[in-house]
Amino acid sequence: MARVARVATSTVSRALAGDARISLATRRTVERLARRLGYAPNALARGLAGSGADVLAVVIPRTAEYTFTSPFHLAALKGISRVLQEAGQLMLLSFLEERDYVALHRSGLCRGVIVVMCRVGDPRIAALAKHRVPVVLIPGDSSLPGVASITFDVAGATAAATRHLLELGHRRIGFIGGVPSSLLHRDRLAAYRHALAEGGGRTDSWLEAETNFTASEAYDRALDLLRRPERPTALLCSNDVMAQAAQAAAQKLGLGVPFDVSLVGLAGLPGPRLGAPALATVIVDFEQAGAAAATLLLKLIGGEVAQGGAALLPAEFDPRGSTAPPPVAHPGKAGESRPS
Amino acid sequence: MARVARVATSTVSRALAGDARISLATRRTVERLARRLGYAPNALARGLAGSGADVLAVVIPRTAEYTFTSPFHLAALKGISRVLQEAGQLMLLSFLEERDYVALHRSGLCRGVIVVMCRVGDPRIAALAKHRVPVVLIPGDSSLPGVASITFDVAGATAAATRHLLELGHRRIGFIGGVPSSLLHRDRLAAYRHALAEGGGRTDSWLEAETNFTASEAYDRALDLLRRPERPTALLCSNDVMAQAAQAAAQKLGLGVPFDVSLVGLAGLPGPRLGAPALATVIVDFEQAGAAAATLLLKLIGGEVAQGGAALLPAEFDPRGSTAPPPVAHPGKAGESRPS
DNA sequence: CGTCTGTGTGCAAACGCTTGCGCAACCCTA
DNA sequence: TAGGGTTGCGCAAGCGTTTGCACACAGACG
Repeated sequence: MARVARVATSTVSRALAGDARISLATRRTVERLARRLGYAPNALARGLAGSGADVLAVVIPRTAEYTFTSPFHLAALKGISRVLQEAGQLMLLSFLEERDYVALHRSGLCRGVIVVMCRVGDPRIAALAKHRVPVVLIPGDSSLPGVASITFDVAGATAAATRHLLELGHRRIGFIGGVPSSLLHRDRLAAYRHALAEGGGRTDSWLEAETNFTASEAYDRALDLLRRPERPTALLCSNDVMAQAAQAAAQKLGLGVPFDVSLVGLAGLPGPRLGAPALATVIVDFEQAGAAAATLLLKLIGGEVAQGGAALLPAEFDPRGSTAPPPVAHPGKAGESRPS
Repeated sequence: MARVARVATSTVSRALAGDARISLATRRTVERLARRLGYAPNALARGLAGSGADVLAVVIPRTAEYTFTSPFHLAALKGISRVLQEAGQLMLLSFLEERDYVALHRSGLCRGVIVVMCRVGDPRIAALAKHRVPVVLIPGDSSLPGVASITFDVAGATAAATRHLLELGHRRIGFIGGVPSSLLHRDRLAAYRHALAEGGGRTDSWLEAETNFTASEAYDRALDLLRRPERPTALLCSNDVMAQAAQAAAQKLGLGVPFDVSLVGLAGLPGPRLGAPALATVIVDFEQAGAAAATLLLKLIGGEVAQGGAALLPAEFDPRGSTAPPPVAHPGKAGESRPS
C-alpha cells in the first residue's frame, strides 16, 4: 500500500480520485509514488465500499459455440466492447443458460447488464427489471415494457420491402419466418400482413411458413412454397442466410432469381451482400445497436437517464439484384400474375 | 441478508460453502431460506475476504473489431468459455492495448489471465509472471520461459510440410511469412530453413518474404515470387488465408495449382478447407488450445500444478489438393526443376 | 490577543463476506 | 459425578477501499 507514504489511506484515496480538497502538492506526491510502486487500487474493495466495480455484463442466452459463430452476435459484441473500452469499463461475458441473471448482478460484480437477443418474455429479464438492475436489451421485448432497449425498426422495413414487391406487381408473396414464439418473427409477420392488406396482396395462411431460423428449414419451406401450382412470385425470408437458402431452393427447381421469383432477406448485416445475384435485404447494423446499448446502459447507471428508454434504430431496405416484376403468366403454371 | 434467519453470518457462510462442521439440519434451513429470499452472496465481499472473485480474464492485445473477426481468436474464445462455464467461472474479456495487465490482476477482479496471441516478448507478460499472477499464454512465447502456455507444434508440422514438398521433388520452395518480430514467423521460418537444409532444397533469402499477415500483402509477395524467372515451384504461406491469397496470385499469372505451383498454408482451422482446389494446410485447433489453456489456468490457480508448464499441442499436416510434383522444365521458363 | 472562516488531513465507520478461535452443550468413559 | 472429547455454532478480526465528520493549523478580522 502506498500508505507507507506517510499519509492516511483516505488521503491517498482522495488524491487519486482527484478530490479538490487535497492540496496539489500532496496529490502530486501520491501520484508519483503510486506510479513508482505500481499501485492499483483493489477493485473489489472499491466496489464493496462504493457502488460496484467498473464492470458491465453482457449476457447472451446462447451457447458460446453459437455466439462466436453468429455474425449478428459478433457485430453486437464489437459495438459493445468498443464503447465499454472507451468508457474504461471491463466487460464480463456470460452465456448463462439457467443461472439467474439477478444473482449475477446481486453478486455485485457488475453494475449493469446488456442482454443480446433474449427469448421473448424471458421471466429472468422481468426479474432483473423488478430488482432495478440497470439493463438494456438488444433488441427490445415488447412484452417487457419497462425495460430499456435498442430495437431495429424491422417492422417498418418489412412493410417497405413488402410494398416494394407490391409495387413491382407481385400479388402472391410468401413469407418464410422463424419460430412463432420469437418476437422478431411476430413483428415481421404482422408488418408483412399489414402491408399486404393495405396494398392489395393476398394474405393466405399457406403463404406463411415457420422455421427454426436455420438455413436448412428455410430451404425446405422455400421448396414447399415454390412447388405449389400457384407458387408465390416473391419470397420474404426472415434473414439473409435464410434468403440464401431460398435462393438455392429456387435454383434447384430451375427458377431464376429475380425473374422467376423475387427474394428478400429481412435482416442482413452491412457489408457485402450474400448470394448471386446479390440478395435484397433489410440492413440491420448490430454493431451500431451494440454501441447504442452500451452507451444507454452507461447513462442508465450514471443516472443521466430514467430507466426504460427504448430506442428505435432505422433498418434500411436495400433492394439489390434479387427483386424484379413477377413473371408474366405462362401456360400450365401460375395464374393471373399481372399487376392490376 | 439471510441473517434474519436467526443464525450468525458465519454460519450462513459456512452452510452455503458446505462446511462439514455445520449440522445437516442447519444447512438445509439456511439453503432453503437463501433460495426463498433469492440471496446471492456478494462476490465483491467474498473476493475481498477470500482469494478473489470467481473471475478469469481473457486478454487479447488486439482491437475488438479484429478479434471478433479473426477465426483463430473466435475458436480460442469458444474453447475458453466452454471450460470456464463448466467450472462456474465468469469470463472477463479485455482488449487492453496499453493498460497494464498487472493492474488488471492487482485490482483483484480476476484470479488469473489467459493471453491470446500476445506479441513476442511483451514486457507486460513478463511483469505478470514476476508478480506471480497465474497466467497462460496461447501460444507460448519462448522468450518468456517461466510462463505457462499452450503451443502448437507448428514448427514440427512446418518441417513435415517442407519435407513433403521436397519429397515431391520441389527444390525452390518459397516462404511467405509474417511480421519478423512475430514468434510464429520466426519458428516457422526456422523450421522451414532447417528442413530445407536437411533435405537439399535451396535456401535463398529471396525465397523468404515478409508480410503483415494480411491477405493483400501475401498476394503481392506471391506475385513477386511467382513472376521471377526462376520462380519457386512451391509456396509455404504462414496461414490459410494468406495461402488463399497466393492462390489468387497464381491464378492471376495463369499458373495452375497444384501443377504449376504447389501451395501450403501453415495454420488452418479444422473444418472445411479454403480454396479450390482445397488448400494443403497445417491444422491448428485453436478451440482445443483455448480449452486446454483454461483448464491449465484453473489448475494453476488451484495450486494443483506449479507455475510454468508448457503444453505442446500437435499440429497435423494435411496435404490436400494443392500439392503435386513440380512441373517439368519447359522452354524459356524455370530451369532444372526435376527431382534429383 | 481571541475568535472566526477556510483549507488540508486524519480518524473511524461502513461495505458483506471468510475464517481462526473460543465456548457452550452433549455424549462417553472412568 | 467429574473429566475429557466431539460437535455445532457465534464472536470478532480482518480484507482494502470510500466517505462523513472532526480536527489542526493558518491567516484575517475585530
